This record gives sequence, C-alpha cells and structure tokens, in this order.
Amino acid sequence: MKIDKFIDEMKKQKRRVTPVRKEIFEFLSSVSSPITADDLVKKVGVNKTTIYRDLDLFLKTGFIQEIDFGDGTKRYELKELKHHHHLICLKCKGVQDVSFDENLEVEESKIKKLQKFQVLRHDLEFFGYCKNCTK
Amino acid sequence: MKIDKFIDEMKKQKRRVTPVRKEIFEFLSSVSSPITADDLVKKVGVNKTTIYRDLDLFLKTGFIQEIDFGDGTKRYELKELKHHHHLICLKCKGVQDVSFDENLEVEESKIKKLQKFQVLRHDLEFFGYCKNCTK
DNA sequence: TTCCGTGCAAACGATTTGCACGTCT
DNA sequence: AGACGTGCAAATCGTTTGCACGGAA
Repeated sequence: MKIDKFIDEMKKQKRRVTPVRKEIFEFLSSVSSPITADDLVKKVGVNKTTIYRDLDLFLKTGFIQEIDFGDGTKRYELKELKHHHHLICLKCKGVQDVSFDENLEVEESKIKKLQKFQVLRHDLEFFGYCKNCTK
Repeated sequence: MKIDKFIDEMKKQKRRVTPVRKEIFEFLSSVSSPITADDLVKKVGVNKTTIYRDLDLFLKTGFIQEIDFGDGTKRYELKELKHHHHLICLKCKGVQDVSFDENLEVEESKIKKLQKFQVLRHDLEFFGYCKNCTK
C-alpha cells in the first residue's frame, strides 16, 4: 500500500497522521515477513507502549493483521490484497508466503451447514524446513 | 486413549508414571476441548511448575499437542487418532472440532514442489460464531 | 479547552529457571 | 548413590494500564 493511501484513509477515519505512525507504517511496508512489536521498537526507536497502541489502532483501522506462529510473540503485517498463508521454517525461523488457487471456502460452507458455525476467518500456518535448511 | 496404553508407553520410554502424571493424563482424557495449563493447576491441584514440566514431557513423548488460539495462552489436548481442526467461537470462546474429508495434502505437495519447502505439519483454526452465539 | 498521542514506570499474566528436598530404582 | 519428580520463590518475557505532559483541532 502506498503511504498516500494510508494517510488518506487515516484522515477519513479521523485519526491523526503523526510522524511516529508514518514511520511505523513505512517500516511495515518495507519488510517482507511479519514483524514483532519488538522489531518495531528497535527499528523505529519509539516507546513500546506507543508501538503497541499504534499497532492496535492499525488493527482497528484495518491496515494490518495479526499473525500468531505459536511462539508466544505476535507478529504483524500489512493487510495486502491477496489472502495468503505462511510457511514457517522451524530451523532458521524464516517466513515465506503461499496462496492457494483453490481456497477453503468449500470447507467453510460445509462447516456452516453441518455444524451451524458461522466462520468469519481462518488462520493457517505451515511448519517445516525451508529450501536452505532442508539440505 | 486408555490409561493403560499411556502407562505402557511411558514405561517404554523410561519415564516414571507418577500419581500426578496419571491425574494430568486422566483430566486430559476427560475433557472435550483443549485446556490451558491453568485449568490443570486448578483441577489437579498441583504446582504450576510441575504442570508445565509434565505438559512438556507429554509433548515430547507425543501424548498431547499444543494449540494456539492467539489469545496469549497455550492449550493442550490429547493427540488422538484423527487429525482435525478447531472452530473457535469469538463470543463464548467455545471450541468444536472439525475434520475434513479432503485434506490439505494436495496443497502441501504443491508447496514442496513450487517453493521447495518441506512441510511437516500445519495449524488451521477457524474463528467465528457458534450456533448459540449466532442467534 | 478538550481530545489525542506519546513516554515512563509499574502492573500483569503466562511461562521458565534455580534451588532444595523427596522418592523411585 | 544417582537420576528423576515436585514444590516454592523469583525471574523473565510479551503485553497492558495508570498517570503526566505536550501538542493539535
């Protein structure tokens, strides 16, 4: 997402576009894998309370999404165009994206029908070894 | 799983089958949704350090699996016969199981071929509203 | 003036670690 | 004896809260 669109959207939602928020957004734009709050603290050099609060705001306003790899630390990435999942390397901890041509909607409609459960979203992560770590 | 099989397997792996471990196992057998370490502390009445250590052991020995719903607390359940996923209600926090007839192996082999990533396992959770909470 | 954004310190909740003691083999 | 199991207190780590200050609308 372009920073201009971010600014417009923030203004539309009556949120202040501060230098700190721009920096957080820019850093999120620059990375290719989900990052932790602590990554942001180190890179942006802002108090962690602010980082957590701004991440919270970005979640509410829909700019980012939260991902949980099950290691006790939440990660965040820009909510981009395409719905995708993650391949997480158990050795080097690297992350790649993967998208399916065929998605899980078929399963979700079955769930709705058979179990009367209304699915809003799903999280799917794959764990294993990446190209470099397989050897 | 029957307690006898648990005992046999523990012995086979040269682990001691203590009263505490039996209780933990029994409680895990009795519940229908994944439980937290704290649930066990309350129910079994054992020190939390012991709970965490025995859960760790059970993970290593393969009796249980860890599930992360992204709420900052890990949950555990017996590793049963059938691979399944969870439907998590955002309102009442209830959990149901769901299994697919068709699994994700097709996708996993594609991942292996296209991205040279060796998938060992995946985690898939669905979030939404259960029957009662939908109204 | 009244929100809103930020920083700092303290609080919190889940999990882990260090150490002492007890128990099974 | 020696390895393993448990309890207790303290430490750690990620995240949240309370409060004060400063700036923008």
